[in-house]
Amino acid sequence: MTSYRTHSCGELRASEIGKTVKIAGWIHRKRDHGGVAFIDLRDHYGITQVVCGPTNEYYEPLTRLRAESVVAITGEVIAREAGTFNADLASGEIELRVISIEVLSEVTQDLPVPVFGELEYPEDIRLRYRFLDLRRETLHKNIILRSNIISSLRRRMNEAGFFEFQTPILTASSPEGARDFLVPSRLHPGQFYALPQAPQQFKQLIMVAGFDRYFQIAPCFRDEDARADRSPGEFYQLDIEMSFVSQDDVFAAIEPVLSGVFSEFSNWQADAAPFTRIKYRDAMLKYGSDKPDMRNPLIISDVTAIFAREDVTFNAFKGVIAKGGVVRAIPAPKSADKPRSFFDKLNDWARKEMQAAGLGYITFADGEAKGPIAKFIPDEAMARLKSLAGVGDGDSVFFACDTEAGAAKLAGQARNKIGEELDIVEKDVYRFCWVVDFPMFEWNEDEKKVDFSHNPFSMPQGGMEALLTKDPLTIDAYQYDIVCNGVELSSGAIRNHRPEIMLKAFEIAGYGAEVVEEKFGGMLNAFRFGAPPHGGLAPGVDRMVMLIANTPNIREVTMFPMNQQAQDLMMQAPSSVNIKQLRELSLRLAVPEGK
RNA sequence: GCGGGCGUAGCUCAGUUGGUUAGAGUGUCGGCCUGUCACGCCGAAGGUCGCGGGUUCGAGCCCCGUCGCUCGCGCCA
Repeated sequence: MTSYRTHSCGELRASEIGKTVKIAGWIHRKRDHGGVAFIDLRDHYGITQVVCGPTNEYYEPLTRLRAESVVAITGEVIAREAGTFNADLASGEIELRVISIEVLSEVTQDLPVPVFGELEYPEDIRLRYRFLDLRRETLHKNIILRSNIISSLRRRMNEAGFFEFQTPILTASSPEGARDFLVPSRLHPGQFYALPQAPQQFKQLIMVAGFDRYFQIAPCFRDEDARADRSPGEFYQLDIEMSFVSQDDVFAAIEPVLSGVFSEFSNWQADAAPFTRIKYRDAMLKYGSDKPDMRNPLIISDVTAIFAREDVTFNAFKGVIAKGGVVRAIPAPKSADKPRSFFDKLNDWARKEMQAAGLGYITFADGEAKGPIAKFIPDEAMARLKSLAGVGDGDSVFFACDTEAGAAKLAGQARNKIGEELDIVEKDVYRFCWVVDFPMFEWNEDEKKVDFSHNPFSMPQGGMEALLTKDPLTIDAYQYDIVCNGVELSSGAIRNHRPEIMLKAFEIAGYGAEVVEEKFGGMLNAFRFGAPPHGGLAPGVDRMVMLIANTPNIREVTMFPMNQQAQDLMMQAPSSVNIKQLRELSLRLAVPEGK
């Protein structure tokens, strides 16, 4: 109870009938019948109907107020007449008869975004007037959901023995990874801080410092272009690191947290621990992606050997195979009776959106193989193909033929597309999987050199011996991703805590010891004074909330998002600064003409 | 940086093959209305058809350019 209210707008029930109470909130909707007026008063907690008769001295001022004006209303809780209950409102059995009103904030202009009704609105207007948009039910609920999810994550991590620590926001630029946001230093002219892309080195140093188990709802900053599921600039990770652990220990620690939080906040069924594990190379072959959607039952297979046979004469594929390409088969169960347009549509999609040569196919019906390329494959080879691809009578099969990477990508996207078209993707479930054994290095075709394929701080499997004796491109890392419904939630790794192994790994990627010492000297040095083996991961909080709220757009789960051009339309960021501010920072602008 | 989609009243949208004065719903304003809960009824105001250029007797519609928003590609260890 405060001087503004005795109850919230979601609180009053039949048990309060007869009492005089005071509520405060926004005018959600007015229904003025001339003789009697109804006002729906809304606050965070709910809506209560206020009723005012024509003889009441507040009738005129109350009905004159526009929607979204803020008022406090003192009144008597009265029972609604039988038959006038509103089952959609928690307070629908009662209403408040006005005794007096107090206008706290009056709206005098047209509303740029109406709160009532949740009409679709242009996003730039919603962003400019985000405070109004946030009053609307769906967005309001999403933000509360996000808050509750974060509370639950904190509770679960605390209960599992993790400590939450803050790490610096102003830190040093790091050479690898995404583009940094830079902050000019006043005290050190010409030098810059960078906002952290992730607290990667700090969390490893926390392990070196002996705190054993760390987590943080960590803000991360990367100056890269936006996507529907990626805010420009900033996002949050559930950042986790643990000491004296192997990969399995990390999985065992995080699985119940993810499974638990998804189960807690969604009616969908979430996989329980332990989650499926898939080797990176198998994921690329069987699902055509390093973030496979396990709700989709389709499995891709390699059928290069079939099309390479001498008795198979489909030369379009043979030519690609001769140049080192592969053929991948995507089954389409029970689709043989689909109209020609089903197959044409997928082929058009492959050509247009995937910029592929096409998506060949064969259908199997009544013991016969049909389709544009069926006639190039004799019976015995066809039987072998059907068994490899896992298709039979009544099914069809699509083919992606390209370089290994190109075919995997096309087949993976086709798998998604075909799964959707045939409506065989599981609904209302969260399917988690770990993708493990990522390669430590990869071949950089542009620069003709070996590169780190992911995180250079990951421990190579086999340790120093592997680095010394194996072809670098065959070495796997203790590097893993957690994927949910085809969405990559997080990367993680068992870290390389041995300076000599790290220097060797960097040497293979073409970086001399002096470069490593210069760029990562702080951490490298720390590892020379006793570092525990450690590892962790960092699932994206925004992505988790999106999955649980079941929205494809990250701005629907972000309180104050920027638009795709990385502008905050409400706060007008970014903005120009004055010359004095620039001078203090020893900066002079060199904006290209026309910008 | 590149490609797709969209842009008509404050908002959501319709607008036929290029043809008279660009429409509807909603919101706003005015009037009526004592049981609504998307209240109802009557009336009014509200338009640089994103912007610029072109084709044409005539352009919301066709063409070129440009801007804005959005989705994707590149990018995101």
